[in-house]
Amino acid sequence: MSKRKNNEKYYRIIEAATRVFAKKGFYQSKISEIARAAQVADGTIYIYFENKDDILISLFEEQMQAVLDNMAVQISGIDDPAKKLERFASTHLGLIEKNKDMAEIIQVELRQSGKFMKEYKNEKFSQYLNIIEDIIREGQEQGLFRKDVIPGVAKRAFFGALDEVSRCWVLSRRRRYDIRTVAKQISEYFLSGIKT
Amino acid sequence: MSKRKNNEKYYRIIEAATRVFAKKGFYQSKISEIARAAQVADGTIYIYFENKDDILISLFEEQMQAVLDNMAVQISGIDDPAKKLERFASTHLGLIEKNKDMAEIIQVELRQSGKFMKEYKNEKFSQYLNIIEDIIREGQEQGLFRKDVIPGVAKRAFFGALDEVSRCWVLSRRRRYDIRTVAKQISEYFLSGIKT
Amino acid sequence: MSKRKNNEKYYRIIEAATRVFAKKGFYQSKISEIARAAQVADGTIYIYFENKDDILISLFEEQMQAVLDNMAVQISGIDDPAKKLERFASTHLGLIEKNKDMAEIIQVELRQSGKFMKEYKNEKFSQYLNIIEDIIREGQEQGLFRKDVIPGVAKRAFFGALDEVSRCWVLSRRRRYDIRTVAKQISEYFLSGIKT
Amino acid sequence: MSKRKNNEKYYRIIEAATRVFAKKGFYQSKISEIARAAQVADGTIYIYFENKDDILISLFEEQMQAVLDNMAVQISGIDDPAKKLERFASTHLGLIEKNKDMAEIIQVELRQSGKFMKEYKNEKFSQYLNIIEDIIREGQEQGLFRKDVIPGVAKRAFFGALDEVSRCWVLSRRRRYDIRTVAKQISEYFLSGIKT
DNA sequence: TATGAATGAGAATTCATTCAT
DNA sequence: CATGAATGAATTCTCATTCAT
Repeated sequence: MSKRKNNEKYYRIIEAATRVFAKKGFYQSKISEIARAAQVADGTIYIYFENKDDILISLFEEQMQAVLDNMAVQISGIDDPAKKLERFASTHLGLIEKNKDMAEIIQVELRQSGKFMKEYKNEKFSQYLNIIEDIIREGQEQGLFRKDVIPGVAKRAFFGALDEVSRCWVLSRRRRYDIRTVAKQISEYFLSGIKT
Repeated sequence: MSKRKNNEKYYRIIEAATRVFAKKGFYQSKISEIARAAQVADGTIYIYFENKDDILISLFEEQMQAVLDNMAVQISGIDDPAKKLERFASTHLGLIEKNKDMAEIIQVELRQSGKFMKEYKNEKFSQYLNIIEDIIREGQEQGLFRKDVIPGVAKRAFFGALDEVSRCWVLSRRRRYDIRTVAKQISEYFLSGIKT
Repeated sequence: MSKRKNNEKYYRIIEAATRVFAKKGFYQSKISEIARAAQVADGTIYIYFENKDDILISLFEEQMQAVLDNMAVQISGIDDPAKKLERFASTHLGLIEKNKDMAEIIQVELRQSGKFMKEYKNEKFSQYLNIIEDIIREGQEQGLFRKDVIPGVAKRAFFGALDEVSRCWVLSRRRRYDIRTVAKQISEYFLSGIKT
Repeated sequence: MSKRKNNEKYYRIIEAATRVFAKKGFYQSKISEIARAAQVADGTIYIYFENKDDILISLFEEQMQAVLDNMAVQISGIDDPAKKLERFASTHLGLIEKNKDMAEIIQVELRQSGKFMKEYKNEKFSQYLNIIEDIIREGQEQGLFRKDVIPGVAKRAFFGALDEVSRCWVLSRRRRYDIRTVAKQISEYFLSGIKT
């Protein structure tokens, strides 16, 4: 594990797989396609990854950690929970804008991960959602957000809104709206709803 | 097409497939499993469906039409756009509560339908989302909702919130919250946000 | 056997099968296609025929008997073996001209009959070829044909020549030569070769 | 294509397929049988061939080219068109004697190739027949053969005679006549017929 | 007899994974 | 480490044949 990550090929494969999975979907993607995209031999992939599932999981863990780290930095300097939520939204959408393939995989492939990867518990993704939950609790403690809001439900509502809008945004050719405008609108709706 | 729908086996296969797809996912589901679940021979499936893809599409069209019809009925008697949205939310979540397998398929399998079914345009699903958009426009025309809300974005935010919450609700074993309560909360957040 | 032949449907199926086999070949032809062409149900075919092989065999026996009977009549009035051969050629080609589908089946499908029908001995076809052999022997006895001609080989050479020419003639769209002219030429070549 | 031909397995599969197709016929031959006969895994066949049709076509093209080349050599040194035809006959029959399986395939399977391989135009086989046509034209130009012989018909008559005789010869267990004797007889008959 | 829906054995083909080089 | 040819298990789909109506 530690050894393989020191190797440039590991990342080349991860990146190739991200492109291929995003374009064709996990099941439609063939190992040989990923190998070609990464400019390695089919067999080489099995030096760095256990199997096909492992590529998807690794790819996800790898990128999700970066996303988590980045989000922590983005939010750290802000005190106001409302502003934090707004920043979460714009960071999330900004991320998707930069990294469409990864967004596609998170939204589509990972949704069904439970179906084919029994043992894989999507820990990183939960952590990501929990950032929202923590902000809401913080707001409630500071008396800024309504106490009757259920943080566990609200975090999903907020994320779901962001996610669905971004999916549409990613898929559409012509971008009618700037992603920042959209982020602002969504957090505004949501905040008006939960503010005291 | 007309003949096959008069047939009991057509629906038996649809129902079996709904269960199997929901449990294992489209690609992990084998025709022979669906056949066994429907208590028919493998070959019988091909009397009623072109191929595996066709099962998924038929299943979806069949159920989505029922969902659309039902939603139209639910909303028809209501005048207030705000109340309409609330009713949309509770109807949607109620539907999912009753029809978890189908909900699972719509949320997970159909998301990636574009990947493997080039020609299939998810028309029914668009119609469903457009119900929300229409309500929002109606509210704007009546001066009840803010004019700066972009209906095309707001419909996705609203649906995404509902969808994500319901996914979580469907997947979790223990149901901490009543689905009606959840529906009410989500539409409340959202309505506060878009009301003038 | 005797019962089934009294039935009009038996012949309808034979005729339909002749058309279908000729067009698509035995293995590419589906029972359901033959049934449709004969305007009967799939199952009905199995009332009149044992199985798919049996259709081909029956079709062949049925038609070959007619061909044999006809050839006997054509030749009976002629005394000169040379004239008999000429008549054989023109009758054969004339038959093919009238009955292209059957010709196609005899030439193509029956050639490989040995491969899939172990037990079927192509008795009628042997009889047909033996007409030629008998004529040659007759000619040799009358001192008209060379004694060193091996009748068993010559019959095949003569039939092969006719058969190959007719195959080409059947398959080609534009008919450059009249089939009678061709028949005459072939029997001429052959006769010059074997005449004393 | 160039890579696959350098490979020993490509030819091992071709040879195995020749044996299996000749014995059972194309449709009765199963990929797994060919694989077993070639001592490779089923999947290996698909590394070297597109599909089952492609095996038959490749096998045919491969061998037919050798046959064409060989025939060209055999005939090249001869001036007299009559002697050329005789050499054609003996070479053809000699080839069949050495290569019974291939002969069987050419005679039986390729006949029906038009039925299942729409796009495959049997170019090599036409070239082979045209050798005969060219010899006949040459003979006519030299005034050796009758001008009223239609080369396009005569080539088929000659080839058909050879082909039918050789088919019988290949199929029969006990070989009553030497193939050279037979070749001589057939070309004699035919030559007497077309000589001026 | 006639029907045609149902059956299920059978076959071609794919592709993740291995392993000798 | 890297390779990519070889493997063969697994899966979809076909279609001759049956049999209840």
